[in-house]
Amino acid sequence: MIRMTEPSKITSVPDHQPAAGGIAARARASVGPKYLSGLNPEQRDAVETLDGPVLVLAGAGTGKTRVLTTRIAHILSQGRARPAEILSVTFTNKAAREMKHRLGQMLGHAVEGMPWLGTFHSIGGRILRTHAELAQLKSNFTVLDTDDQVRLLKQLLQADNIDDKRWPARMLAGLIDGWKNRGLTPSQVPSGEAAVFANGKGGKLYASYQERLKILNAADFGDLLLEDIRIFREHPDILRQYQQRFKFILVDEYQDTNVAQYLWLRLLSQAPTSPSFTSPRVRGEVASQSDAGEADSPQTELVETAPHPDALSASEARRDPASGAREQTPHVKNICCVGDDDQSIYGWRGAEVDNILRFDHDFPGAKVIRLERNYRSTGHILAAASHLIAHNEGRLGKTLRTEDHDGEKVTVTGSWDSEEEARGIGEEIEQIQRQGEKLNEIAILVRASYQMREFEDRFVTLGLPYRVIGGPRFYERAEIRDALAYLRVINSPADDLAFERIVNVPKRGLGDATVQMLHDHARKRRIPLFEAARAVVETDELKPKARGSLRDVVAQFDRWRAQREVTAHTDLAQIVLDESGYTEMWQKDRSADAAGRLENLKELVRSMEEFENLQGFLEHISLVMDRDGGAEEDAVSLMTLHSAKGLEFDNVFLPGWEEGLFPSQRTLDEQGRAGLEEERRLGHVGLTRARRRAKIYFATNRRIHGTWSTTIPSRFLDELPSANVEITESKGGSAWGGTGGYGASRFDDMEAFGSTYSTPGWQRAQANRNRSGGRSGGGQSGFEEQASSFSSSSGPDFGSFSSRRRGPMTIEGELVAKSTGTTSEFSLSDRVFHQKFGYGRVTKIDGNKLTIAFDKAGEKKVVDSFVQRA
DNA sequence: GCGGGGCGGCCGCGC
DNA sequence: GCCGCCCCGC
Repeated sequence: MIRMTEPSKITSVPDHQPAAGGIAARARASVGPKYLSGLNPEQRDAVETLDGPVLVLAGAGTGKTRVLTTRIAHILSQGRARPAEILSVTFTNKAAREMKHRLGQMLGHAVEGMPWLGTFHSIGGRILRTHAELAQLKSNFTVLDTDDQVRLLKQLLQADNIDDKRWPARMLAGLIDGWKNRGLTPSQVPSGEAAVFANGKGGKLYASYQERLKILNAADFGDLLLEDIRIFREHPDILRQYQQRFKFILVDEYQDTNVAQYLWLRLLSQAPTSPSFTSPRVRGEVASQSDAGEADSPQTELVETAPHPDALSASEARRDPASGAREQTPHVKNICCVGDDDQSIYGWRGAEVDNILRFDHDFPGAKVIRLERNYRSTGHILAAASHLIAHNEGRLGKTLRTEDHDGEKVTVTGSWDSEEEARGIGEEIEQIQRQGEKLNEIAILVRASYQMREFEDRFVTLGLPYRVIGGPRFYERAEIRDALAYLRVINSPADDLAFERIVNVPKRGLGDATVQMLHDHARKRRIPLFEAARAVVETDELKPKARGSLRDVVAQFDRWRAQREVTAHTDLAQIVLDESGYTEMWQKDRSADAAGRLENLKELVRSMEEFENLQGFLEHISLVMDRDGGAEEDAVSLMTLHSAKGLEFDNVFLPGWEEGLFPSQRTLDEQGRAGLEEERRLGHVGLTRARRRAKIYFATNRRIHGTWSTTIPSRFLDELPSANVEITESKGGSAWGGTGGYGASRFDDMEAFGSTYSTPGWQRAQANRNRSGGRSGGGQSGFEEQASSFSSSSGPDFGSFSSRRRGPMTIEGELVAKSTGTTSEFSLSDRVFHQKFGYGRVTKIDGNKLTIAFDKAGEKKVVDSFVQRA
């Protein structure tokens, strides 16, 4: 546990550029510069404590980003460092952009001068490019994403005759990622762990994967940090150079750091004047002899072969190399980490909550500052969130408080099934909208992405604008990856993965057989696939058709490479996309998303303008391209709890609080108590996104992977403080038909719901309850019947639709009113196109409401403004 | 070599 | 329920 420690004394001001003495002096006074004036005492402390390690425990909504940016502004205005001497790392591009933006506002000008503000990976990659040759790479190396990684591993598995059904490449990719997250190179992976894959071949495969990466002149995301760490350890002179450069280090979301990131930070945060720290984490004594400046490789051998007979747990992997340094005097320089252990939700991808829990052990003399004053949520919401998270044991403990009024209580609403849940939420949203609130201030946060479908369907029917946050990121889309692959082959002929990806896209009659042949050829001669292709077209090994096709491809690339010298890179990209037939391929495609893909390609070409040349663009694309920002129009946001971190909304809807879904059964199975605590933190994150209204839902029946099952309310519901929570009835007509299984819950109390209901669904629920288990069987069919009556296309059913519910009359009335006033411009059996569902035919018209039989998506009700004539 | 249909598997998703 | 993969027929 971290205890509060005395602030470290301000030692010596680093001897660089002369500060404006006046400003510095003024800062000492209690008034201070203007940018400090709006801060509360704790925030101000976090900003002004510049020397020594500082951990800022910043609860949700306590002004974390503000502290970080103000701290940078403070460092700059105090003349303690120049912009290029501040290392400031975040996890996401979004967070980095946000900081740049706010800093720009604060300083009143753009922040070109903050070259080391970025994500761990972009900065790690930048360092690696500078010293690429020390990692057997060229500085123009390609950054592979997960997809490339898996394809490469698949090839390795095939080469080794390993059945990739039994031992999927994806699994191996996960293992390797995990090892890299823990800072382990192939030789450092504990043999017990390496053996779990493919009967002991895991470690060897990791090693040969690394070799292949070097040949392809490529690095994966993990390498961007791991290779840095290796270079730092093997070349103390290089490390020292960075230590001297970075006078201040700032880290955002410290609770999400993994072991590799921790090691990377530790190395950089050692004071440069203390050579014994240059390689402290190289296991102990061996390293300390190395600092005389004589390098390096001999002792790294020793270092890397540290024998660990058994599985090294993640925390051991971290603690062990760290321990040497911990014993020593803290010549750690000015590092400030900001985080919230209660918002650590990325354990599954290698984050070590332990990093933040042990901060003061890792950085002796650390000052810990807690930000507990919340500026976001009302009293009831904050109380509910705090109460929930208090059930976790492994936490540093913070008490969030607000001076805001209590506001509305958090509501908990049970529904009969997930469709009713979606209907109810839809209605509440329309009600909120009628009160004049913006849809932009409404979010639905789900645990699993499959929950989104029902909301989307519902919103489409209602004509309620929504946007899905998350989903595949921009550069992960197939069309973007294809386009990039073309550019990668132009830029780096050795990039076999890229070549293989597009050699037959669009279709050119170069299938598996041809590619296999090229592979054989390339391996024999130890040349890249592209060069193999060039050689093969000169022989008659291929059938004439394939041979001609391949010759064309090679010639095209030669031409493009020549053009590269004389053509702007954006023009070149356009030329490549057009001449390769790639654009045409999508133009001919009639599927619903083809238009969007063409739009994405345009956007890709546009985005290239920001970069000087093709090389610069490719270096950054996989590290800095975000999903497209999306339109600014007013719309409800739909996203997972994970992607909601860092966002806030006036109104937050939290559906699906059921055992198995939330907390997720799989997390509980795989990670036990730690998993449960992480799920609970996820709940805490969800609740604290809300400013004024937080509404929780659970359904008794839910369709998961296509089959209905009965569920019980989440244990988290019982952990909410009753004083701050109101149990309400579902607007959609509600029933709770489960018969326990999760012990005594106040949500087992039937009186809380349903007593006023007489809907068929409710009656069925009653019947169901009296049956043992209440699981599927008769209940299921009854409930399908109910469900189908809602989505049925027969008859003008909006009237009956609403009459069976309590609240919705007005809503339907409004829709009907709207529809009688306007005659639809569509006619029966018109061919139409819908952004989401693709092409279809109108089968029924009811005012502005159309029923459309979609070619792929089946029959749907849609408001006519959402479709266009095909 | 290509495209269609059948079958198994499926949380979260940063860089 | 949907997607991705594999096998098969053309």
